[in-house]
Amino acid sequence: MTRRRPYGFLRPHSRGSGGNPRSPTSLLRSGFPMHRYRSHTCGALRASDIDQQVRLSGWCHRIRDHGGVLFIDLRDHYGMTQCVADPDSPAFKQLEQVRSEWVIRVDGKVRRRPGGTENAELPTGEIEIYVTEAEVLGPAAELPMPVFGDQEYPEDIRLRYRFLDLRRDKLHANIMRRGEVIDSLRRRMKEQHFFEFQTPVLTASSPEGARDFLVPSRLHPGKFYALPQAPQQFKQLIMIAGFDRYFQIAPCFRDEDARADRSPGEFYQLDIEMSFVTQEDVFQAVEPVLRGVFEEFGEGKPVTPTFPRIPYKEAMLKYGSDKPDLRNPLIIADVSALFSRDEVSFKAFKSLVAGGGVVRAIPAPGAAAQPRSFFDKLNDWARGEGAPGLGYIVFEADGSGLAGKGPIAKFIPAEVLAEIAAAAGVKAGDAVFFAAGEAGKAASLAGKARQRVGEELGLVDTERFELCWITDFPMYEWSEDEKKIDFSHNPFSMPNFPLDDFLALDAADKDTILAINAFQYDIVCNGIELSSGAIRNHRPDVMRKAFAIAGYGEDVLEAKFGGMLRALTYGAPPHGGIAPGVDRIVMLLCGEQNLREVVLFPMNQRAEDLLMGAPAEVTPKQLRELHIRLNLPEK
RNA sequence: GGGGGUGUAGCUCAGUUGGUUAGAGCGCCGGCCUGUCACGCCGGAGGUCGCGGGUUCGAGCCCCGUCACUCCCGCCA
Repeated sequence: MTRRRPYGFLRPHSRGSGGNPRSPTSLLRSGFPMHRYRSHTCGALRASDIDQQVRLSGWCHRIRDHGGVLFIDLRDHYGMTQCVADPDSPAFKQLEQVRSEWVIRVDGKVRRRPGGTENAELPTGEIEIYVTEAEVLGPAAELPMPVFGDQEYPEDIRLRYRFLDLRRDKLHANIMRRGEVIDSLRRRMKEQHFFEFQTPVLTASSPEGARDFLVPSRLHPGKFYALPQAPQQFKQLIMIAGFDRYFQIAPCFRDEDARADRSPGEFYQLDIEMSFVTQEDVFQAVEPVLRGVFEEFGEGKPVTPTFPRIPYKEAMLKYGSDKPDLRNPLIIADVSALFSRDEVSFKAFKSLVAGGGVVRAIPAPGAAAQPRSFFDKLNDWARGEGAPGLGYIVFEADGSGLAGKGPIAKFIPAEVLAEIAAAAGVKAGDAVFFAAGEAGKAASLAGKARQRVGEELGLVDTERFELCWITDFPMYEWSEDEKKIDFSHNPFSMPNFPLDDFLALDAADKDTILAINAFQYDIVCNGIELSSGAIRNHRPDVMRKAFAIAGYGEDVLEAKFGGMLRALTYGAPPHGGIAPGVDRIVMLLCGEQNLREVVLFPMNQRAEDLLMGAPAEVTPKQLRELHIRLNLPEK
């Protein structure tokens, strides 16, 4: 069994001891009286300090009482020092009463540990403090969860006692790393002459996008502020105001349901905007910043040297997702045409293709060696995803050619089998799964199957960061709900289309409109969407047209985005930007699966803060002042 | 709003086909212990088996409902 490496969070701070201004090692000043609480931190003392009279304060991490000799591992932010007392010490009786997580102050002399009892795991492991005086600064009640060790605890207890959880090694280290990542992001942005701005937190509700958090106005009965979903309009206004290069570690608020990689309520973005730029300029500015932090904090894991640029359509075809995990080597192939051949008699796919559907092939290298249950399990999974199933063919060597096995292979002649294998890039000993249906659904199912097959077959190298750009997102999409053309992303994005032609478009020209791309792009890392950005639409005439195409009249535009539109009419520079998600970057760099592991005081999945007790009822007086009467749902 | 998973001591978990008094490890309390660092040894306290209802001679276990946590779908310009 490998022993846990203790107190990893101390390491960055014990580097170059004394040189790091955030890591005070000695608070002892010759000629001055002893400090009230400590002369050194718990990570400071070394063999060179032997025989010094010192004072330490900290938490009792582990206590080992041998009756005649008592050890206390005293812990603070900087490290841990073994304190020892025996019956000869005047502090012995008092220290015997001390319990886990009590905060105490000890005085004593630094001494070398007896030969053979040094602890190589601790930077302070050569020495110990022989305690001659002690003071209890903060006793602790019995703990709902211990601080030492790395046992897992239920989420609600961890959140209710977040201050204890934050004392623990892993979380403490994650939060420190988060701060260091943010420092690094700031430094990298400033080196590129970006300037940090603050934008309002109380602002106006934005009609599109996510649900807003609302704040009632006392001075204006019946009116509400909204917390910004992102400083989108403000950063554009900053460009229009002539400031040229903006960034901000910006809090964003969206009242939407949580996911493991999506905090409920609030999160942070590295919000960026630049003037007089093309899409290429944004890429050149942002890519080195992200690559830089991944290299700096990625603990040596390889980072994509140049982010590949994958058009949205290609990503949907080859990876079945607009956030592909490129650590997975599998590439999806379109085999629709092969199934419409006369000699193929597999009716289920044939009729699908005839009806405008598609068939996508997911390669499964080496899967022929898998037991039948491997295929059944994937089939069951696909049914769980709402698909009719996941057809497959297993390829085996047959003389110089290939033979197909599996439920659907007999409907497909050998020469078509060979073409399927070639399209999917598989050989004897491999298999191919099929996702079939309407193009969008088949692509999405194929994407999920690609991910599953890759994981099941152990093809995903988790020890690397694979980043890419996804470009050329469609400007519009067909809304099946409303039976109309609607924006598919940010309505402020510039269409990638000759502007004169765009202005001349007829709203009825559906096919042309749906084929228009926007200057809209994402950054994806290991299958997680890290950023979204765009070149903005800075032309009021193009903006009016863009909204008109989506069925929004001038009155709507004026009412919802009047300020923005007005700003564009008084000399707006071409501009664009992007907004990488800080929490997700830190999550990836800490190797965590959940955002709560990298946020100091997160809310639970139901958007409650169990420590502070939010949300909470307010007093009738507060409601009266806000002109609010509750209309609660019936139980 | 919907679907899946989980719920047994402070914590992590076991609990056989429905059958006597529900167990273990850690933690806590007491005792012993002079070189530990996940100290060790002995003893002890601690349980509304999430909650409510049902089936049964008998329910931690089966059924229905409900609550909590979590993951996912919807949602997330």
